[in-house]
Amino acid sequence: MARQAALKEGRRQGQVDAFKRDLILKAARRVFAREGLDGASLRAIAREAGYSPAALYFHYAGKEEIYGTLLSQSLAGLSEAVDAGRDGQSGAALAFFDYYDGNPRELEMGFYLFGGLRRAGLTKELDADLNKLLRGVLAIIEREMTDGGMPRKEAEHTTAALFAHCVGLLILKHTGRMGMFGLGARAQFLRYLDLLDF
Amino acid sequence: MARQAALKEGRRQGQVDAFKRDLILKAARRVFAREGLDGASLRAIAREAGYSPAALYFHYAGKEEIYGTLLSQSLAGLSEAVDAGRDGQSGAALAFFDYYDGNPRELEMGFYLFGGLRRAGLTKELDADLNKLLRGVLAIIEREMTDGGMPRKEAEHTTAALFAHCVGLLILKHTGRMGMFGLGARAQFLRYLDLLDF
Amino acid sequence: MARQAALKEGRRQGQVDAFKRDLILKAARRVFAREGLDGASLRAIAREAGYSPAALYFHYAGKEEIYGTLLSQSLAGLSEAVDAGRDGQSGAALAFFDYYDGNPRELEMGFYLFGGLRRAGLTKELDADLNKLLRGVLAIIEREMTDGGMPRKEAEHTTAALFAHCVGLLILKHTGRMGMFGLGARAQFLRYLDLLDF
Amino acid sequence: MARQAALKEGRRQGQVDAFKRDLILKAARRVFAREGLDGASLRAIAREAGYSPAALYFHYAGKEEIYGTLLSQSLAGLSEAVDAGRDGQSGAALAFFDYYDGNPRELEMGFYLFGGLRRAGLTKELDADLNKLLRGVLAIIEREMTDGGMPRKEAEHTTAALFAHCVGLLILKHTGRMGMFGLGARAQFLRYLDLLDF
DNA sequence: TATGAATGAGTATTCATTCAT
DNA sequence: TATGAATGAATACTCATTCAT
Repeated sequence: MARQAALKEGRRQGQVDAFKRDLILKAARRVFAREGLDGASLRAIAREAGYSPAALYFHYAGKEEIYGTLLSQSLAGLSEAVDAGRDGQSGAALAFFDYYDGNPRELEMGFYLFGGLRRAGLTKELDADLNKLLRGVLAIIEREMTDGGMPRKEAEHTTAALFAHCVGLLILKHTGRMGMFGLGARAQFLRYLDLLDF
Repeated sequence: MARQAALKEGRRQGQVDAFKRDLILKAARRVFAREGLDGASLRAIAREAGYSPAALYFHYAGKEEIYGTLLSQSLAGLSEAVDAGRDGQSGAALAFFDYYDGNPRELEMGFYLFGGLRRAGLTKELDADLNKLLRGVLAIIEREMTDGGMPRKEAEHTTAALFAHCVGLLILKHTGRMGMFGLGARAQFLRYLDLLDF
Repeated sequence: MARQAALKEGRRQGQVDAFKRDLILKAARRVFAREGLDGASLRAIAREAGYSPAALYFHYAGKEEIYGTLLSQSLAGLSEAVDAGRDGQSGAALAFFDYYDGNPRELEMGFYLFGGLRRAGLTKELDADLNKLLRGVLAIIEREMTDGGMPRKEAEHTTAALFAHCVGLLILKHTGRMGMFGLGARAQFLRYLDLLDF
Repeated sequence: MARQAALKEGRRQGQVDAFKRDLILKAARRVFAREGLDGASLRAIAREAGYSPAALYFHYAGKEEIYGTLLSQSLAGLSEAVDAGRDGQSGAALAFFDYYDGNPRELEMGFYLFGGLRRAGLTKELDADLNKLLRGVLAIIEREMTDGGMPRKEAEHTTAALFAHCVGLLILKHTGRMGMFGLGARAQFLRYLDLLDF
């Protein structure tokens, strides 16, 4: 019984720990949303979370781990949304668009951390993890295409094109350049899907 | 006569000044190309230009103004390239793609400074300037389309779509995510142009 | 009877306590050997011992006490080695040299903790203890000399000189400055013993 | 004439710069003397010099350069003292002893920075420089010996021994362990010189 | 026009230690 | 007895900017 109590204790402990990790993560997300990537320093995240900077090191190995976790959560959210879109009426592709349209900071974060244009700083390991997550999401869209009768190879290429198109539109929109044209980003995306006959 | 001399002096002075501004700008471009946005500190630019950091303040109001001017130069370069593309064989749209494909740092810079996802720091004035420049570039592409018989409205939308597609593909490529798919970014872009029957 | 049990309990407790103190000390020694003085943080020692940092405070008053205890153990080891040297063929003096030659980290530790050049942080009490231990070691060497017929006063001085010479050579060696000269540290030490006709 | 003024200006500038570098160095020396090596942080040195930490970077490339300069100054002082000793009555060897006896912190600093027992952190280049300086000092002592008729090889070994002996005695003294024996460090050193018949 | 000098605020991370549990 | 959590102070170093000269 004592052992059971200890186990319970351990489980509670674990839950408390997870809860705090999540508190920090939420704070980080707020800072990201408010100040962008450059403002999301460890100090700022700690301040937002009501912690001293040193305290974060108890819950995360460092800044990178916070960033990485944030991004992996984001990709998980995306995956869920795309899944739901596939089973629902909007379709996977449009769900993909809508997710990032509603969470533009997550798109920004993704680009930063995925590392190309701005150098990453992520561990190879975490980078590979994230890659796998993204690949999973795209696989859903690809399957939607092959299910619709599209040859595998073509579906692969089209997924890439879709991804690119979507990302480009969102960047234009959230960069304030979409007004230049007489159509909104979402309308443009639908137009593109139409063009693909998809 | 004294006044004439002063004028001449003034004109010469103005030329010298413009020359120096340009020197600094060229140095900035080299630093950007070499070290990316994060490495392009005012100090680094000054060092590259052979100036002390303080000296740059005689020629530019600050870091952001240098960035902004750099971007406007970049857009001018883009404009030239697209112009040449229209008159040449590749076409304006592909020239657009190729320009940024060859100068990914300038694309990065554009996203940074166009603000939106990340806060600008640009003056309204400079922002408007940049907007006009970009619009000019896109107008060339748009005209190419209307020249080809496309209705104006449709051409406008298609230009936006083309821009978005292009940007998306380049980001994927320079972020290292293009390898996921079985086709390169340029091939994808050509495929897209094909789809547009353009 | 209850009292006896308590005593027993106390004694057992004491043994367990001593055992744990020793575990920690051994861990500390490993860390010292591996990472040197700067790397031997309390955290590192705790990690090596499989404890949390906080736990060490039940067994030691703090970092300095661990250091001090470590040094006193080191002196005990030295004493043993010198004893063995006296009874063996190498002689006490050479055994002294060889001990520190083989455990240079302990020499470093000694200098650190003996304070002087660098502020101590040791309690007077512990400092006195360490002094006594060192004195004991040197007494062995001194006796070796008087046993060999040297007058007491001279033996005392010669012991000091020997100690100094030994320490100096080892520092030169482990500082990488011995290569400057055409002879190794140990050869130099033998040469010195020869000079002393000892 | 204007050029001459500029030159003068330059020279004055240079002098002011050198003066400030020296101010910082003196502050560093005071901190070293008061707080030992571990306390001699860049912040502490800056505070002592009346500067903000950032200001030091204008005069020195970093902490290491300050340390290195300090040590090289120390070796220069030593060299001078040994030179004077050779020409005076005390002799080079005793002058060596006396220098460090009077400036024990410099001995400590030397050991730290020469890097063995505690890892250095100096650049290879500076390390080589310092090595050369030390070698120069020892060469003086060695020449004193060969001038006295000692064969070169023997003089080389004896210089090393002398160095070691001296260092050992000083460490014992400034570590407070010399009182153990009935003779002071200097007397011991003289005794050693006597033994060497030197 | 240019510079040397300087600053205050910022960066991520580590440390010994404390304390409630 | 042990731990998880937390802290305040420290580390070296970089940044954009200012100002007297």
